[in-house]
Order: sequence, then structure tokens, then C-alpha cells
Amino acid sequence: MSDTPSPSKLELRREKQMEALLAAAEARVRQDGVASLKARDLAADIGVALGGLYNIVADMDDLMLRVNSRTLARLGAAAAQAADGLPMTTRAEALDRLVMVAQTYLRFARSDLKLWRMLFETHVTSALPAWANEDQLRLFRHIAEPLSVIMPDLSPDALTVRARTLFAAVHGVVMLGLEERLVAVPLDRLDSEIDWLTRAACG
Amino acid sequence: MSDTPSPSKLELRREKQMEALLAAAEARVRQDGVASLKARDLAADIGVALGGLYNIVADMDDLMLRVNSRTLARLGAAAAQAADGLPMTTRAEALDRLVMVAQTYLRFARSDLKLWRMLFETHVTSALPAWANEDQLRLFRHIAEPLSVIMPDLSPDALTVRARTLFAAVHGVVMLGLEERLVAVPLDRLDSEIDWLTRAACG
DNA sequence: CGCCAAATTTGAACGATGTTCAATATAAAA
DNA sequence: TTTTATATTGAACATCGTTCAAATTTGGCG
Repeated sequence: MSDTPSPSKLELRREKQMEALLAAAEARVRQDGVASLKARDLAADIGVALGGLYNIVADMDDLMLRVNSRTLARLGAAAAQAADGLPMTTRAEALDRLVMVAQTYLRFARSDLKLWRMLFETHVTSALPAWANEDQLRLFRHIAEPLSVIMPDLSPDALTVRARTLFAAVHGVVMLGLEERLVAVPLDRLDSEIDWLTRAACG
Repeated sequence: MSDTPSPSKLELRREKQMEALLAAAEARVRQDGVASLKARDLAADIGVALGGLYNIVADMDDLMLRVNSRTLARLGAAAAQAADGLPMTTRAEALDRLVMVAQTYLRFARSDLKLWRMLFETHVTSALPAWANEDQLRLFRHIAEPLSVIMPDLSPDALTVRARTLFAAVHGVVMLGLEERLVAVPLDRLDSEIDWLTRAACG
């Protein structure tokens, strides 16, 4: 019943090329950050001519969006795994679950630092494709669901806004903390500060 | 008793050139964002040859750092003015003051959006010059002082960390909110969400 | 297999961009 | 005025992303 009718030989090759390109791009970003993504390097990595890249992706922005989509998918999987199975009936349980998701966010950002940073350093000039938005929405369920138990009086609309506020707050702490600038939260205190922030905001 | 002995004719001109360059750069960033800073445009703006820019600043990174320093100075002035005169003896007063500083941060970011964004979009490849760090430290006093009244049991060290956490949290909400991506806090709710966050975290 | 048409791949070329530096112009000193 | 030091210039360079006419490969048909 699969409705992908004819994976023609060309389409198969295109998928291989796309996969190789995304893997090469990820490897380079992991190593040296988003600024190190050069068209010529990537073309050499996957064994096509320079112009051949533009048979696989529309341009570098398109490539970055696709890399970001993969990263978001991994982040979503990490959040899902962290929250999976944790009970959420009482307030305290929901709060624990929320803290767990926040800690998972920090852990993910630390372990995939440069790819995670890329999520926020790529600013799209044109409008985002639809699939890029769905990636983000999926993530927010891991926050909105526990939060609805913790703040049952909020309207659905207010709850959505509050979930975004909470995410943005934790995100800010992680982001500035991992920048390691002068005025950042020290790395070895990020865990406990995020724990405090989440509990203080929701308690 | 001023110990700047001889503002020689050359030095005066250099100051004029530097001022003109920074003003031109600010104007361009205000209009079109940091990505629109082009060496050739700026040289034309202030009426020097392309290579002449490098007699005024070391390179584009240097220029951006100096523009950021000016922005931070304006931000600091705005925070100082907002907090100035507000009492800070009781917990409630200190909290009000903290909320006021947070709102000021949001207001500043909105009105100087592209220059404010530039503060966090410019990555320094080399080490920051000393004067760039002092700008940041000054800002934190506006948070750490009220916070010491609100959380008197924290050690000085913990207080510093907590002030950074709080700033980062508010910063995250402002940043993601002003991005206007799909999952951001709506603009017209930013004020009240920041108010909630600050009071919830400190209450 | 042999051939042609269609599609794909190639890499040279183009326009931006930041930066350098020998040559020129300007200012200071003698 | 002549000489020396300094500042300014702008052509040249390296490095980007992107394009596109030409070369190559692929796929069907006799």
C-alpha cells in the first residue's frame, strides 16, 4: 500500500547524494562550525563537481535548512526519550518531567554544540518551507503537555504562550552559558541553575 | 590636570574619521542589519578610499566590536535611567526595580532591534579586547544589586551566577520573541510574559 | 549492438567581498 | 625650497556562492 510508486534509478541516486551531502555538511559543522560550510569543500567531500551541488540542493540556505531539520529531529527524539514513561498526573510529577526536558535540552546542546548553535545562527532570508516549521511545533509538545498539568487554570492560548516563554528562558540560559563569554553562567553550574529556573518559574 | 598631552592634528583627524565611520556603520546596521556592512560602502560613506578603512580600524571585526561597544553604552544608559531613583530597600521594591530593568531591556531591543541583534550575532574569532568586557560588566550591576536584596541568603558568588541566569532567561524570551519565528512569544504579549517570568523566578 | 535524444554533470567564468601593499600624494622638518 | 616621513590611494589578490554552455552519461529503440 506504499504510495511511492517508482523509486527510479535517478531518484535513488539523488537520495544517496542528498544523504552524502547532508552527512558531509554535518561532519564539517560538528568539527568547525557553520561558518566552515564551503560549497567547494562539500562538493569535494561527496565527489561531485562544484556546480553539481546545485543539482542536489537549491543553494546553501536550502542545505542549512535541511541540516537544521535533521538536528531538530535528533533533539526531538532526545526529548521524547527523556520524557517517555515519566508520570505526569500530579503537579510534582509534571514539574519533574519539565525539569527533565530542560536538562535534556542542555545536554543535547552541549553534546551537539555547533550543530545546535547552527539552529539559531542561520537566519533565513526567504520564507521557511512548511516542513521546517513542523519540526519546531513537535518539540513544543514536550513542554506544553507537562505545563498544562502545572498551570491548569491557563487558557489553551495562554498555555501556548507560557510554554514558549518557558522554553525561551531556558534556551537563553543554555545559549549564553555555552557561549562562554565573560558574563555567562559557568558551565559547571548550568545544570543547577536551569533546575532552579524551571522550578522557580513553575512553583 | 588632563593627561592627554598633545591632541595632534593627525589624532584629531583620526578621531573625526573614527566617529564618522562608526556613525556610518550604525546607520547601515540600523537600516539593513549587520550583514549589510560592506567595506566598500562604508569607505564611500565617509569619503575615503577602500584601503583607507584599515587606517581607522584594524579590520571589520574591530569595527563591529566598536559599534557593539557603543550599543552597549546606550543600553547601559537606558538601564541606569530606568532604575535611577527607584527605591530598593524592601523586597517588593527591589523586585519592581528588577522588572523595570527587564522591561527596559525589551524596550531597548525593540527600538534598536538590528543593532541589538548585532551584539549577539558577531562572533569574535580572536580574544575580546579588555574594553569590550567592561561594557558587559557594567550592565550586570543593574541586575545584581536589586537581586541581592531579593535573595539575601545567596553567597556573593551564587548571587553573581544567579544574576547571569536571570539575565539570560529574560534575554532568551526577548531574543526568541523578536525573532518572530513560528514558535516565538507574540510581540504584544512579550511585556506581560517578561513581567511574569521575572516575578515568578524571584518570588 | 549502434545510434540518437534527453537528461545530467562538469568546471570555467562571473560578481561580490575583505584585505594587502607598492605607488602616489600630502604634511612636516630642515 | 628641498628633503624626509607619513598618510592615502586604488589596483590586485584570494575566497566566497552561483550560473550556464559544453561535455558526458544515460536510456530507449531499431
